[in-house]
Order: sequence, then structure tokens, then C-alpha cells
Amino acid sequence: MVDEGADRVPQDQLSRVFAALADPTRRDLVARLSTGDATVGELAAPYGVTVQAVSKHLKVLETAGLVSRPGDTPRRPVHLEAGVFDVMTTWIERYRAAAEERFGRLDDLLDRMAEDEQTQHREDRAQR
Amino acid sequence: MVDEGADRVPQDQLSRVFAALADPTRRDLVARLSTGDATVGELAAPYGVTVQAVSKHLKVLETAGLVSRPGDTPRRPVHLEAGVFDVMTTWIERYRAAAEERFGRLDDLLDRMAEDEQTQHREDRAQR
DNA sequence: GCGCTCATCAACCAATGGGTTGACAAAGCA
DNA sequence: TGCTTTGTCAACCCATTGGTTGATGAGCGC
Repeated sequence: MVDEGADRVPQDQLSRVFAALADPTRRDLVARLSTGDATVGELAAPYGVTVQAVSKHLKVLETAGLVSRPGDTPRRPVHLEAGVFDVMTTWIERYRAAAEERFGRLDDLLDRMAEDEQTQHREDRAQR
Repeated sequence: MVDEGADRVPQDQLSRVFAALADPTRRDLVARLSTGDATVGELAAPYGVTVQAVSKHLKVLETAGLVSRPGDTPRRPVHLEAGVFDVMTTWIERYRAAAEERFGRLDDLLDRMAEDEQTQHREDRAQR
């Protein structure tokens, strides 16, 4: 309803991307992948969790489209797909813009109200 | 580790904001609030869920800082705090930028490799 | 003051999510 | 070939979450 026309981005993917980045470990994985591709083992090393857990995290990131892993051999590199960020920023900007525009209108309204109040007084003493 | 210095934005809030927006109902609430404040009842009306459920969603949005509700009387308006969007876009842009810069460097690297191949011949006189 | 409506709180339920351990498939190396 | 390393799959555990129903407070209209 409010979203009519916003379906250029499927709601599901939006949910998956936001959900994927809701986890601090996964955000950190993304952060590290932003500096270069890495293998699962390399990614798992710095954490206090098992490789299996990291593997799960990567699958979440993959189904969200944030990460790709060409091939299916061991030691294949994990690659960050930064393009998906656009899906989020597009959504965010849409509503931020709407909210700010509304603020703009509100500010205008307040300005006009304040102005009217002042005009009240000016009314009495002056018409220059 | 990769995040050193990125703590201007507390990880917790980042998690809460992303998690809040991972739910389609909550995204829709934000969308509708971007067009103007509303009461809980008004927000709940269009959905097939109970008012209690919407109340819970609003609490999630509130603890994420996405929404505020001044006062504590019934029928108080729910207000969108669009400023929190910056928390997300800041995070996103940081790593998008890093990834894109890396792509840039990769291109550079490939360029340099191609160049080196050509430079092989010049090697003879380039004493270093 | 008496109800009515609006919203929250509380308890509960089913489903999801992040984590573990254990078993297993697939390269790489002796 | 056989062993080791790397990663995934499967089952299970516990905490969290989105939803419900039921009861309880807080203002507003009569």
C-alpha cells in the first residue's frame, strides 16, 4: 500500500539483507571481505567459533546476495558482492527523503506560524 | 579488528537497527510513518494482526532509535526518527567504499602486471 | 462518576537462529 | 595409494522472536 511501486526490490531480499547484517559476526565478515577475498578457513581463524558456524554465516550472506563463492572446490575464495548494498540504500533513501521532506514542510509551517505571530504585532505599529 | 576505529557507531545499535528493519511489517510501519505521525491504533488498522503485536513492533523500532513516542498518554503519536538511518548508511558506505577502492586497486594491479610484462624488456637498463 | 476505547503488560506457544558436536566428501601431498 | 586438510551436512540445544489471548491501567464522552 504505502509501498506501491517500491517492488523493484523484492521484499524478501530486503529482509534477508537486513537480517544478514543484523548479526555482528556477519558484519565483521563483510568488513573483512571488503579488504579482499578470503577462504572460509581464513575467515574463521580470528573468531572463537567453529568453522561450521562461520560456514553457516557465509551461507546466510550468500542467500542474501552479499557474498558469492564461484566453484565448489575446497579453498575457493569468498567474494563480497558490494552491489547489494544498493538495495538497502535505495530503500533507506526513499523513506529518509520522505521524512525529511515532511520535516521541511513542518518547518515551513512553524516558520509561517512564527511569522504570523510577529506580523500580528507589526500590524499595529507599522505599515512600511 | 577490522573495525578498529569504527566504534563511533556502537555495534549494538547497528544490530538493533538492522534487525528492526529485517521484518517486513516493521519496514512497512516505517514507510507509513515517513508520511506523517500516527497513533498505534491507526498503524495497526491495515494489518491482519492484533494491536498488541503492532505495539511490540513499535517497541522494537523504539529501542532501535527509529521511532519516538513523546509522553505516555494513550493516543500519543508515533514519530519516525529518520536520523538513525545515518547509522546504517555510514556503515554501508564505509565498506562499499573499501570494496570499490579495492576493485580500483585490482584494476591497477592488473594494469601494472600487464605493464610489467612489457617492462621486462626495459629491465636491462633499469638498474634497481 | 461511569463506561468506553486505546494501549501496554504478562504469560504462553510455535518457529527461527546461532551455536555446538560428529560424520562425511573432496582436493592436495607423502 | 593413503593421509591430511578443508569445508559442508545433519542433528541437536538453548535463547530469541513474532504472534496469540487475557487482564489491567489511563483519558475522554456522557
